[in-house]
Formats: sequence, C-alpha cells, structure tokens
Amino acid sequence: MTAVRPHFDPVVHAPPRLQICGLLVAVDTMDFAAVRDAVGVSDSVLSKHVKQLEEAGYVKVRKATITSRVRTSLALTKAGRAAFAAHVAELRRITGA
Amino acid sequence: MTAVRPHFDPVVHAPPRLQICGLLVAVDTMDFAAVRDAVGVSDSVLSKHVKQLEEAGYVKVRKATITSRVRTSLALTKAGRAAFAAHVAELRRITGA
DNA sequence: CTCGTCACTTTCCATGTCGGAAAGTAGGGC
DNA sequence: GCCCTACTTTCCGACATGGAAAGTGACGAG
Repeated sequence: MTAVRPHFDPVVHAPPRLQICGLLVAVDTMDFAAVRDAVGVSDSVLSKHVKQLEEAGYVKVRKATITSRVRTSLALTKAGRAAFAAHVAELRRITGA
Repeated sequence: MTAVRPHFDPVVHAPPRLQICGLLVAVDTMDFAAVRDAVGVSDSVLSKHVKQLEEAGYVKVRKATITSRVRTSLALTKAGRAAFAAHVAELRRITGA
C-alpha cells in the first residue's frame, strides 16, 4: 500500500544522470566536454543522457559559437532544479538521513 | 575509462532495493510481508530483489516456524550495512549534500 | 493419507534501459 | 572540395525489471 514514492524520479535516479544533475546544480552552466569528463562517459553516452534530461524539461542545452567553434553548454532548468531537489529529498527520506 | 565512482553500488542503487535497505538499516530484523507492504511490491518481485541482496551478501534471510507457519524475516548483514552506508555517502557526495 | 492453504520461489515472457561502436551532421578553416 | 572539431543518431547485443502463473515445502483439516 505504501507503494507511494512521491518524488522518486527515474529520469534523475539513473547514476549518470544523477551525476550530471549533481554537477549542474552547483553551477549556472557547464560545458558539454566538462560534464563528459567529470562523469567519465563517452560523447555518445553523455549526449543520450542529456537528451533524456532535456526531454524531461530538466536541462537546457545552449549552443554558442565561441572563438569560431560551437560550444555546447548545459544548465539545469528551474524544473530540473526542483526535480533534483525533490529527488534528493526523497533519497534522504528513504535512506533515513 | 569508466568514471571513478568508488562506492557506487548498483545492487543497492536500484529503487526497490534502496528502499529495502533503507527499511532494514533502521531495524534489527523485519518480516518479509512487512517489507513487501512497505515497499509496495508483489511477493515475486520482493523475493527476486531480496535474492539479489542475499547473493551480494547484504541481506540475511531467516526462516522461522512461528505458530506453525513459516515466517521469513530479513536483516542486513554487516557487509550490507557497510555497503549501504558507503552508497549513501556516495549519494551525498554526488548530490552535494 | 489426501487435499487445501499459506508463504514465499522460480519460471516465463514482454518490455525497457544501457553503453560501445560506428556512421551521420553542422559549422568553420585551409 | 576536403578536413577537423564537436557533438548526434543509429545499430546492436547484453542485461534488468515487473507481472502472471506455476511450483515448493510445511502444516492442519477431514
């Protein structure tokens, strides 16, 4: 009955995405490459996870041409911050923090 | 090249198992049925998750005949508590708690 | 002794997720 | 035009998951 897991979000919970959100929540924006290196995944894997976060409305992808090169930067949206905060709160509740 | 996630344990991270561990860490022992209801899963699903935790050496399953009925109770092992604690610490690190 | 029940276990199965490899795309630079 | 950077998307095999249903072991009833 108590199957109720109100703020448990599978999009956020998957390890790579949890890490991505954890990185982004601390900053305004971060470059694709920096996130990729911090998380330790390949371009394609990061791209796919970012896409999922983007489709969930949690991450905003910006492509800016800097020094004649397209740089992709990532940022959590307001909804992304809210979802992450709720998820972390839920993790704390579950883990009895 | 895999990212360095020292104490990130997939056996513990899966939602149902994280919940099971969260319940068990707070007590000495809990009945199978109580865990099943608290987590909100079916017998078969709980049985399968418990089996994984057991095979990882994290949970100890005890079957006791009480009032002429076999009752199964679950408890975290020392290793289970350690793994859960490490995982929670890692979650805190990742989520920036 | 046989049957039915309780309390899980295990099997079957259909779906979903994941990551690596490789091919594809877009915008400069030479 | 061709190459390079910086991602994207596709293809694919491996693995995880949950629901349904069949199976198991230990009683207790008849």
